[in-house]
Amino acid sequence: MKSPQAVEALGALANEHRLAIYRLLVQAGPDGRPAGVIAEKLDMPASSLSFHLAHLTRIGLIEQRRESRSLIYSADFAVMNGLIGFLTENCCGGAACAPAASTRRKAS
Amino acid sequence: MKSPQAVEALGALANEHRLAIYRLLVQAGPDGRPAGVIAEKLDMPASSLSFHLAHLTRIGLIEQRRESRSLIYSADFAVMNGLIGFLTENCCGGAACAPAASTRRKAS
DNA sequence: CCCATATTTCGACGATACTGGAACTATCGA
DNA sequence: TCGATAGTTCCAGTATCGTCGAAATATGGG
Repeated sequence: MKSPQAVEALGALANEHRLAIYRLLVQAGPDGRPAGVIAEKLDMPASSLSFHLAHLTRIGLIEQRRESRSLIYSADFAVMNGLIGFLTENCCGGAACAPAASTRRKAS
Repeated sequence: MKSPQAVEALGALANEHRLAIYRLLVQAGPDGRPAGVIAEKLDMPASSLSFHLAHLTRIGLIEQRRESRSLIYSADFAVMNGLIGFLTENCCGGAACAPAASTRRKAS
């Protein structure tokens, strides 16, 4: 990932709501979640949510698919992958930074 | 690192100039660089630079020390460390994301 | 003390982002 | 085709961000 893309990805995640949306979709896995469920879980107006979903989608952090009347959103890890790589390679002091990035993950 | 802090750190880096500043300071290492040198290298007005340096400092990504007439800025890896940890643990799909962060290594 | 250097703070402006109601579009079931 | 459901797009208002010149502050030398 190049610097301008990293700025975009960072910007997309640098918002309370969008980060919450993204985390929710990461937890949801490949199945994703319909917009309505996200709106309910995060308690936000549909139009505001749609704005943030569009933002995340444009940057490539999430993707959209239609399933009957619902639009399902799911995390696409490629950009996050690139972002973490960018930060690790360009913004870390090598030994001073990398070791603590564990791969541990928690379930729901 | 908690979510609100992650949002702040992401926001601090989600800007072309601030990201450039941070990368420059990462390269500079513990010695850091005086504000004037950063301004020259990145070709930006002193007041604009100062604004961004203050932002990065407030978030904790960089730190400031005085050396005679110069204010030296240097990267502090603690927050970046925490941010990468946060992204890896909360925003990654485990196997789908972590492996490609190639420079990651174990503390063993 | 005065001047030069290094940098920050102030202030005002334009640009961009976020919000949420209302109107619109798409899909499905009867 | 009609109505209900799911979601987006539009719009306007507000808030926050970024910029940069000018003024202010801190430091050191003569």
